[in-house]
Amino acid sequence: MFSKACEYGIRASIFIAKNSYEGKRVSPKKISEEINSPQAFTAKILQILVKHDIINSVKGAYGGFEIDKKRIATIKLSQIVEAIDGDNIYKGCGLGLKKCNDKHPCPVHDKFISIREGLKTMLENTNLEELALDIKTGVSFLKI
Amino acid sequence: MFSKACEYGIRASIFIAKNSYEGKRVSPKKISEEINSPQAFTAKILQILVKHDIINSVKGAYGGFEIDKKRIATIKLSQIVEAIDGDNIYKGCGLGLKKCNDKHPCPVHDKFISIREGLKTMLENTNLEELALDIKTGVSFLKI
DNA sequence: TTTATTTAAGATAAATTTATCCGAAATAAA
DNA sequence: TTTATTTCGGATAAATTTATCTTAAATAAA
Repeated sequence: MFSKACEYGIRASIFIAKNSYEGKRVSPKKISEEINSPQAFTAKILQILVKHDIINSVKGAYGGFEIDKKRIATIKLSQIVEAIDGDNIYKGCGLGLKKCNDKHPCPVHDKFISIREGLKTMLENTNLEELALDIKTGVSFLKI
Repeated sequence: MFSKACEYGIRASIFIAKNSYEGKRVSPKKISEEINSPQAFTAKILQILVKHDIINSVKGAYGGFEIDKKRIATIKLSQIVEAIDGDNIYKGCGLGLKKCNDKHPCPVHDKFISIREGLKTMLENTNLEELALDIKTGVSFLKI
């Protein structure tokens, strides 16, 4: 479904959001430990998220990654997915045709529409706040 | 969603099914031309499908690939996907956790269930016959 | 049996994704 | 200003996926 990079990116964003609520900045080292991901690779993905203005980085001593508390509830999963994996998951053809639309559909075009829409709607209606809250209350988990 | 190999595999299977209805065997060359895929790579995928008893191969002169007419309506997309990409698309965690279930869910576990189920149901309820028929009647396309 | 044709199989290569490493740049605190 | 800390950026490497090539094996027809 998503690339490894995107999976790490989502998990990292949730972890950063959770810590930002607690007023804490976190390092790539801490993040990769808590979401069980390769540290250097995760750091690269964090850079992508910073460039897309999804998370914020503070260099130097006592620095780290954070998200402005007020923005956490406004960040949708769809933004993270698009930043890392692009929009192919929404727009790409299920069977890989370059040109696939209602006028020139692949054999599963119609059947994929509802699934694609379901995924799109879910990603656009899920924000970091609710996900971070579930981590905080121990309802869901970011590793193992 | 699916790997390139799986996309080619599905498109190839539909093309073979269509030709089998017309009593024609087809070569990897013809298949790759008609579904617009790399020939040698497509041939590899055809071998996987043969091993999984989804399509049939006939060696030697006048040989090629075919599917027994009576079986075309019984072959589900899910069989092709599982043969090539495995069951990760059904069973794997949306965020890549090794252990993700109702007792120990990832943050999007619940939200993914319906999407996953929708995909599973669609793949299990779509057979090669209907897809091949749409190609035959020019309703859908296998390339470009 | 011989020949032409066709799929099977294994080795290899290219491209992409995933992952690591190291020095530069920035920054807060001493 | 100096120092310790931390992210940033580029180069490199490993792993996986995608793709190609060549030879072997099988088979139908002459």
